[in-house]
Amino acid sequence: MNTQEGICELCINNKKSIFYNLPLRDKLTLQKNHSSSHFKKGELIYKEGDKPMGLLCLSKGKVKIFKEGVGGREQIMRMAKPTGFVGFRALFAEENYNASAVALEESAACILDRDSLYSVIRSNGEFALSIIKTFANELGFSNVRTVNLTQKHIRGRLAESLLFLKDTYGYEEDHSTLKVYLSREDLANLSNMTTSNAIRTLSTFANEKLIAIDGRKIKIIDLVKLEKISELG
Amino acid sequence: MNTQEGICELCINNKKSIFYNLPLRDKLTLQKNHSSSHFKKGELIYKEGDKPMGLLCLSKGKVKIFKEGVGGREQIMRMAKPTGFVGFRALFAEENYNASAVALEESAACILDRDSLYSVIRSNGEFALSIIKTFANELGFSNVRTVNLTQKHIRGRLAESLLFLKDTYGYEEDHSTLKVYLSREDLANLSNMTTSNAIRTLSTFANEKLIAIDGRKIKIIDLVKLEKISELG
DNA sequence: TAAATTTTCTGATAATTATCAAAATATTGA
DNA sequence: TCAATATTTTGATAATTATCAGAAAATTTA
Repeated sequence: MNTQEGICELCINNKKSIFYNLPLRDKLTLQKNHSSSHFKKGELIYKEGDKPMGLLCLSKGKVKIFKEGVGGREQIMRMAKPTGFVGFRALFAEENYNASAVALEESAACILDRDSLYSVIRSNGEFALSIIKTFANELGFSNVRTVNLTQKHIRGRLAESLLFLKDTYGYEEDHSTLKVYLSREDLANLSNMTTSNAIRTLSTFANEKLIAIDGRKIKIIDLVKLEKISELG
Repeated sequence: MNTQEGICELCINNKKSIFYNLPLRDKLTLQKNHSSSHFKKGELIYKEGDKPMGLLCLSKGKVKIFKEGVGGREQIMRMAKPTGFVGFRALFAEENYNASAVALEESAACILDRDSLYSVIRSNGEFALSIIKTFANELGFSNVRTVNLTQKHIRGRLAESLLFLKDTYGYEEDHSTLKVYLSREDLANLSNMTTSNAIRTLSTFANEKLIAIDGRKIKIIDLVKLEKISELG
């Protein structure tokens, strides 16, 4: 991890950022008390049990957040993109991390100081409510995910993951290739299945002309059918 | 649902309540703007798609919160006890409910008015932080649960559910009988398995002298072994 | 109380998913 | 570039879990 001082314009002043509507005074407080970190592809950002040092706000790259389950099997809980938070749950729960985070590609994050963040929340009710709302949305996502992962069959789970990746990272310039390149193993860990089954199901989808595969490049061909498969489970 | 005006001492002044440390002024605001509801055993408190009318705080009874998944199959997401919240996620996300709530026994709740609650949060940073912390804990619970439900095998999932029920509702006076009486179907829906499998696994546990069953009464006999089964998955 | 209904239980079978091994490809590093 | 390593693929088999039907028991209702 390469830490350096520097501004973090993107995280704090981005239109989609939760900080966007903060009064200048609060923005300055946060900006004065932040640092930046850079992560190489595959680099561990934090691991289960580590203590949160601040709020990580991803300014560049893609990150997977996962838990180790039975027998060290990995379950990807969520994936972050700029300018989303990473590791915010543990920070606000005042606990150590209960999941690990790894950069899926060259990534950067700005780290907001915990105490400054808390002081802004304490003094700014509207901002506090927006943090609460972020949590409420995240919890809703988690609940939906739990049901999907437990009740859908393999095809449904994989279709759902592909749609999730599309919604999260979008398409390349061709408007059909997913703008994220996961290993088959990561795709399996995202979809709660073994790597073998992810590979098999992926090629079934390709045979059915729902997608086209070129290595880790996945092209969505029949979005409607994928959505149907995801819905029906 | 039988709605009536009345105090809700328990919810607001209970030592374990999130409201306990509020200044009197804020407590009064909340108390002036609340109503009470009573629910019979099996009664629907709200269902997926309903609009939240306020924050339900359970003052008596037990409530299951569940989502309907593929083919109407029910997955119990969490269970509430006094003086916990019911339906707070949707309220703060400003969405309709994405789960349903049913009283498992004679229950009562006080309903705090949304706007009063928001005004207290807005004006009281410390309270806002405690709401944030509640959400962070809940999200942690949800994440752990996702991994458990997806990765553990049937025995592990059932053992885990029994331990969860013990932690949530505790024991009867004999210090070993779970203080909650679920149908086999509810137990299955809590553990992500079919009713048949819940019954079978439950009687296997009884044969192994881990528990003793008397109708819906479940007595924990070997807590340590149950914990081991739950851990190993 | 008796009938009706719901819940619990058991067994047989089918469907789904995981495991494991080995080969084929792709990627990385010296 | 080539060897070493890691990833992807495939097939066969085993393990796990669901489905379904029917009987037994418990509970509710008339």
